[in-house]
Amino acid sequence: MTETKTDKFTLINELARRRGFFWQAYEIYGGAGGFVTYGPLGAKLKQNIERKLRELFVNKLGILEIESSVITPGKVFEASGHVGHFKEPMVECAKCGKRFRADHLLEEYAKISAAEAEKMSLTEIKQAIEKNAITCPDCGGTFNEPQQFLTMFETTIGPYSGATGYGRPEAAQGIFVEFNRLYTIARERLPFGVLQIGHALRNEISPRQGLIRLREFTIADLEFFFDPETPNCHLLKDVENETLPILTAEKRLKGSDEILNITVKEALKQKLISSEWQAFFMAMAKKLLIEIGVPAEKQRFIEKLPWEKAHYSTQSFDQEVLVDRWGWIEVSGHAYRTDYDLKCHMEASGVDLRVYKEYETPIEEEQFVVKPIMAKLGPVFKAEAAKVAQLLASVPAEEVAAALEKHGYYQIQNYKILREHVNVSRQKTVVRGKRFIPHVVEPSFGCDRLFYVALEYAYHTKDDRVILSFPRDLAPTQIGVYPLVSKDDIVEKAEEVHRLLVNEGFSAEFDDTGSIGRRYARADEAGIPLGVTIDYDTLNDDTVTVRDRDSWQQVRVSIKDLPELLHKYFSGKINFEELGTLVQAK
RNA sequence: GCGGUCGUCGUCUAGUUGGUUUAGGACACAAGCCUUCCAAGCUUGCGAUCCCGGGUUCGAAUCCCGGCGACCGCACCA
Repeated sequence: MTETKTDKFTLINELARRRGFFWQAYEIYGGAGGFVTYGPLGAKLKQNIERKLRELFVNKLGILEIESSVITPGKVFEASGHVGHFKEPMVECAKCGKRFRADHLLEEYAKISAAEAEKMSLTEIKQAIEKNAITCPDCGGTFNEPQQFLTMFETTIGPYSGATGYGRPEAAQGIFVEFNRLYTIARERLPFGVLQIGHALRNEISPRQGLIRLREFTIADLEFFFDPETPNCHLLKDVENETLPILTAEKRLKGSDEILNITVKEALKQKLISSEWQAFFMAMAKKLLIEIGVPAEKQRFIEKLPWEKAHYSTQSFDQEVLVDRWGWIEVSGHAYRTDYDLKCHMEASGVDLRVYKEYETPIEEEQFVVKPIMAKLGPVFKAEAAKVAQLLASVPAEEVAAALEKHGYYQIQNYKILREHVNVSRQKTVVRGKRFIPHVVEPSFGCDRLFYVALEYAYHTKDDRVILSFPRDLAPTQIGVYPLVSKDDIVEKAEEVHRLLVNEGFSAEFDDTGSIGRRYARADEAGIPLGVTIDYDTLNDDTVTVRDRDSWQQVRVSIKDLPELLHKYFSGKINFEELGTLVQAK
């Protein structure tokens, strides 16, 4: 019991409930696993974290932010491969009711490899189970029909349509499906990036670990599009000397967990990271976490093993942070998605999602041109002649020309095209450019996890008092305003100062209850960086004391200088000591 | 989903071999007094049908069953 008491996860959950950062949702109905409610302080903190993401990516890097819907037509996730990959085949024992992963059973008892089992349909699974006479490992009973457990939330769009919709398990697809419009808005230039911060849903089999694994959570997906032929990151020089703590897949396969502290430049040179942009965003992610309060040595990037990677990724790193209860937990994922997603949507929708690139110098090409002679095709194919002509146009002319040359005919579907049916000529054309599908690197942050690590790393105790030492731009409340004692003119003056600060745009709270020490303690626990105290001297010379949450030091400053100094303080331009003259403790 | 442990005021908890328990305390919170800088003190107040439902019993927070939820382990985490 005492051991769990000292556990930070327990302490933070307790504090979070008490002070209103977050708690389990639907408590009055017994609670629902995997859903949380962020309280007043938590909602503010979460907004501040999301604001930091926007500052870093949208304001500084010019990345476009969009907001798309959570409910997504089934077709989208069928095309993206999620419907196929986001489920697990399960079988249930008819006798004892135990459930098993069907692919695991096949692997163990029928020696069918995981890769093979993955591809099998439910009927194939059923046949394989029967053929190999697999029975329940626990009681020997036979299995019911295999079923898929889909970890996406499924719904019906509209009352009668029967059209399947899914709650998005990631925000990325909302970006890919809008690619054409976004590319136009980005003035048809690569590279460019699109960010989306929003809710995502995953029907986890067993959500655990509080904020770490939720069924409804906030994800920040950034899709960065670039030309694979010019994959260089023009911003690399800003970060190339930053160190990244990397645990490579190669090391992991050898059973090592040795972290390689390597500069961005060197990691690229040694080809540990396959894309410059990916390396760039990993460096940005490290910086973000430092700004959230997680020191560099408590972070690492772990490369995913081939079978751990998502279906769309060629190389993936998880950014992990060390936490008290569970060790390393993932806070962001960095995947090189190549052209996978756009290609899938292009094939499924039939809409061209390629971009056009002009060559520096146009290329002159001699091309075969195959032109159907309708006067010949008509009599042969009758009503289907037009269709045949269309089919011909859809295949490469070189292929047709070569086949006619070699065999004297060209077979397309059921139609046999003879030499006399077409005119084959060589034409000189000037090719000014080409169409291609951009490649994508994706940094993806779990905002609830960022929130949790921000809380855990802010959590400190001093003289048995809890202090949440948030970075000053993350604190839910910026300033507490306190009359030293509850005497009328002091309270009145304090209210005046409070109004002044609120009108200046600060989030400031007023508190005149209990002793001053109690109010300071309460403010420390809510992570309020500064306390402004109005005392008897204030009534004489219009100065107040400002108290620092972390050092408990105080400076004295004139009220008229306060707004400007505080603005400088919260934008990080000056430190606490520069706010005024230090007051010696009595 | 499985196995283990558990579920009492806002928070932490006492009580759990069934019976003076109208469920006790601490902290927090509110009002008042006091108070010239770090959870001081005093007074008063607010606050739990003991997670929900059913059962056993003269009697259930306490025993039994089911559900929900939490934590740990397994599995899962694309």
